[in-house]
Amino acid sequence: MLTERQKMILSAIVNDYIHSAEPIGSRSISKRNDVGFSPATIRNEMSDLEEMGFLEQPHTSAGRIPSHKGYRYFVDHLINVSKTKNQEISSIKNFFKKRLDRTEENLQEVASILSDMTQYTSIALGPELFNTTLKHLQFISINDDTGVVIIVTDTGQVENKKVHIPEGISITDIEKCINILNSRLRGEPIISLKQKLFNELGNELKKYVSQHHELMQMLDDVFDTSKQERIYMSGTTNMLTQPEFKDVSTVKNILDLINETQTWINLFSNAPKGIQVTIGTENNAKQIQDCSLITATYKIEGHSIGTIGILGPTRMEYERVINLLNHLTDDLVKFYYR
Amino acid sequence: MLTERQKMILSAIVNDYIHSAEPIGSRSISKRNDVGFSPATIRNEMSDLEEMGFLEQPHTSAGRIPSHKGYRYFVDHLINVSKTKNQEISSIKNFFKKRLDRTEENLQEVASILSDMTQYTSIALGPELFNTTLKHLQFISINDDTGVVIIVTDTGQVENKKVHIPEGISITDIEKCINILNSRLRGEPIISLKQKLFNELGNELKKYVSQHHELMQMLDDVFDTSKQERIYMSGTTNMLTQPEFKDVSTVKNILDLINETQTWINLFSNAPKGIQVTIGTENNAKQIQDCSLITATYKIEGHSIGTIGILGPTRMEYERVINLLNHLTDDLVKFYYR
DNA sequence: GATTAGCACTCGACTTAAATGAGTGCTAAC
DNA sequence: GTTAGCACTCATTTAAGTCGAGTGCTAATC
Repeated sequence: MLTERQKMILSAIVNDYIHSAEPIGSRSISKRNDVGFSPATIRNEMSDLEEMGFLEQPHTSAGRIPSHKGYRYFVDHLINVSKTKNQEISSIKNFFKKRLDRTEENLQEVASILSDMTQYTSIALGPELFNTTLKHLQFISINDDTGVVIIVTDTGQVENKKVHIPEGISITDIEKCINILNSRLRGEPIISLKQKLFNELGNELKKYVSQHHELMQMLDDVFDTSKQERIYMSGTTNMLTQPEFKDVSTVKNILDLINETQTWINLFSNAPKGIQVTIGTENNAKQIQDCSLITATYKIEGHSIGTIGILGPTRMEYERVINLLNHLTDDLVKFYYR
Repeated sequence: MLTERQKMILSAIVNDYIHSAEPIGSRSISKRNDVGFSPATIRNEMSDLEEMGFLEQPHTSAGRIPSHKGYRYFVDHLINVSKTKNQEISSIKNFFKKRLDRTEENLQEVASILSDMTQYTSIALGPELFNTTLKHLQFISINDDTGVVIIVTDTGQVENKKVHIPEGISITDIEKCINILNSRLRGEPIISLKQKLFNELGNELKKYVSQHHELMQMLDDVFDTSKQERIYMSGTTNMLTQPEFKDVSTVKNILDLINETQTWINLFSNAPKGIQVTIGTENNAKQIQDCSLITATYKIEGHSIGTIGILGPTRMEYERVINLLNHLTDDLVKFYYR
């Protein structure tokens, strides 16, 4: 357990370091208005904090920087939740006033705003198909052997897939089948369409199409939801402005990871409801073990429908970002739910 | 006009510099198997080439590097078109054998392949709506005041837009109107839908809907094609591996430009049919005046339907990239046209 | 006249050494 | 318990010195 003074000193070091990215010395802490102790006293406390693992010294005779454990303590105990500046709140509110029409562009905008405000990298994972149901299914033929199957969900998401019509199946047959599926599958969760198709509806379709196998294969492909996740990113290059990432090859590793969609699907799939902070080596991916990731899920009626993430250096403005995400997910829910 | 020997030397310098990124000295040129002259002779020629503006010297006592003019001459006169390695051709062919189903993912794949093969940044601009016509138009209601309008083109592209149904208009009214538009506008170029709507069909819709003004406003929004361009990028971080971009702040400027969709719409809008090479300061955008951009348009029946670009340092493997793009656009056309 | 060998000269890149200064740890005094 | 004082540490900066790749010019050679 830390004394009040130790907490104060740890907090001061974290806050200073977050902005300066330079090791913090005892003298600069001592000079702060709210600190009434001499550098020597601070040094003693810093030494204790280091022994406890909250601080690190890059080398003898340098100041101290927070360790991952130090950041963790800071985030868990020293942060003032809901201290967002009015200005920032109103800039979020303004954004939602725009009432953009396309869900997709909307999330892209959310990501942009976040990366602009924070100067970190932001990632938004679209509302998951996971919790949506089928609203409408339709086939539209393009030419003799090609068509498009369109899937509309109850949240208004539209997925489409180009299909090649197998030889021997006529366009009207396909249309008939898709129409049947449309009426039978409406209201079903998107995620279970495939199962439903094979278990219950496969035989029924046999009546209408001779080349049953080919048709099912085509539909199998259409209902494959695994690749439908959509990821929106913004501020990926902001990493480059952080002094800790001035080494080009390090930053390339990070950027490559960031640009990989699968990364975010993996990282976000474990995100618990609400806000989570993952600091440094707490991250599974090696490339971002010098980074921290703050994720926030937004949900409607208890169903998580998407995730937003902010990736920055471990030296991150935790307090500000957490509060920002708190407000944003709040409004995002209102927006979708309206 | 350059002598044969000067051409040979310029070509050798460009080729060497492309791979080494270091100024090329007279001795290393002289040592090449195909060169039978001493360093002193090469030096004299190099001096002449510099005077003519084809070469530059970073500083006295350094070797020479090609100037933009030198690259331009190289690209215009010294390149052997259609010298692609068999291996590369077959890797392109293999890709197209996969016959991916979604046009969008397809182009993303093309971009990935290109950036993997070249280690530069590649950008693909999707088939432009510009040259497509309307295949199908549909309205699907999501709830009382929201719906989705789906636009399908003759190339199988699907665009969708979430709309808010204005107060006082019923869902059946909207459906009726969209159905009318569907039958009337089918076959029309996407780009002229808006004009057609306002000039010819507006009055007709008046018969069915009392709140004509609100409806038209909604449709105006739906048919706004200006924001529908889709850009696929790959290998954006490859820039970071190029020695000329080791300076983080320079590369950030470039990456920021690259990540801006509008950049590519602008750059590609001027791209002439076929392959075009833009070297260094020939680029309008300041941020990439140390880069070269090679664009290739692919077309069907004379209609340009998309553009592919490769962005790299001015020290770029022009010959290889040009040939690669030649083969690729060729196959891309066959693929779409099949 | 074209080519080449020889040589002095240039200049960035690298190496080494010294100076600087921010910051610590420890001890003794308050 | 707190603080002043002081010796010590060590990354960073600065300056000087060395190295070597490469040039330009001149005179000799083909």
